[in-house]
Parts: sequence; structure tokens; C-alpha cells
Amino acid sequence: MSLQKVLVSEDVVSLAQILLGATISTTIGGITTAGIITETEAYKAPEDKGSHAHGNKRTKRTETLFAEAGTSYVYLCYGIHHLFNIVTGPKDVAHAVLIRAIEPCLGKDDMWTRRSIKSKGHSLTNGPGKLSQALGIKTAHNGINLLSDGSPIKITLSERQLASKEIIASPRVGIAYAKECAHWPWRFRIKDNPWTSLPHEVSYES
DNA sequence: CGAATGATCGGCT
DNA sequence: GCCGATCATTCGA
Repeated sequence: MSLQKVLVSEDVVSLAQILLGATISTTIGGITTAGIITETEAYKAPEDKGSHAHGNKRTKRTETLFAEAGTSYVYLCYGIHHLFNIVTGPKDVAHAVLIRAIEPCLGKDDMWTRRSIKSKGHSLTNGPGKLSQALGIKTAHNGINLLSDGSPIKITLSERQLASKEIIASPRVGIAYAKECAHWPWRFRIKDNPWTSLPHEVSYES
């Protein structure tokens, strides 16, 4: 099963779960770093108001979201953070999966150098802005084809899909304006993995 | 500890 | 002008 065929699915919510456990590697500035994807979030335009392309709004920025599956969508947030998404679905369907956290597995020292912060531990890559900086992803990488040979960023699916009980779904945040869409449990992460951005267990004890 | 705040850019209204 | 799919630091108790 090729990555291309997986990503072209219109079921972006399932895709977000399939991508958990996949490997992302980058070779940027002569440095190669890689990590396992531990947390993702699905954005399903046009009905998803949390997506930039909700209502199929096409602008210069969102144009990338309408590209073919396997295209990268790098978006600058708060003027500082580069958020890395994988465009999925057929062409002209603006689905995307936001990578929210990874577990570093190659070039960890280089990641710390890129991050250049004092704190340590899991704060290396347990957030969307953090992992992009650690991997060296910038807006210059917007719109590139992740499936091509020469791509500086590559995705490799894990050999075995995670069992559903190893995946935790939770509501998305930061999109309060999206009203009804805000509570859709489209954020997924690997259970018991410390390299995720949320508290490990959000079990609501009644 | 938790809460508040500054950083800083591009696209939208 | 303003706001955002954020983060690191500072401030206060």
C-alpha cells in the first residue's frame, strides 16, 4: 500500500489515526532529523469551520490545501510558529492533517540546537510549533510534494497500524470561534506516549 | 506552582 | 488594523 494511495482517501478523520506512528524525516540545511508522529489533528473543509479553507474559501494562503494528497501545507501562526500539515484527499478537496507532536528518534542533538531553549525533556517536540522548529520546517516548505524523491521532508507509514485502543481521541482547541465544530473529537494521539502535548489521560471521572 | 504576557507575520475584513 | 491551528518567559502568591 503506497502512501499516495492512503492519503488520497476522503476519510481524513481515519487518516489522522493512520498517520499516528508514521515516521517523518527531514533533511534541511545538511542535517537529517526524524521522529515518530504521536499526535495529529484532522481538518476537514469545507464543513469544518476550524479549517482555513472552510466553506471552500480559496485564497492565496489556502490554495495549497486544495492541492493533491501528499502536498505539505506549512502555515505561519502567530508570526512565529510554523505549523506542518499534510494535505490529503483528492485534488480540490481541502482536507489536511495537522501534525501536533512527534517522538524524536534521529538527530535529537540537532533538534535541541535548532530549538535553542533552556527547558528540556519532552518540550523538544511535543507541540506543533515545536516539532516544526526542531525539524527545521519553515514556510519555504509550503506546497512541496512529500512523495517525490527529492523532497526534503518525507513520511513513512508504520508497518502496522495501531490498535484502536492505543489511540485516544479528544476535542480540538484554539478554534472556539468554530462553535459547533469545536468539540468534534478529531485530535488523536498515541496512548501513554509522553511525547504528546496534552495531559496523558483526560478521563472524565464522573 | 498557575496565570499573564510578549513575540511577530501574513492574510483577511 | 486585527486576529490566529503557539510557545517561552515572567510575574505573583
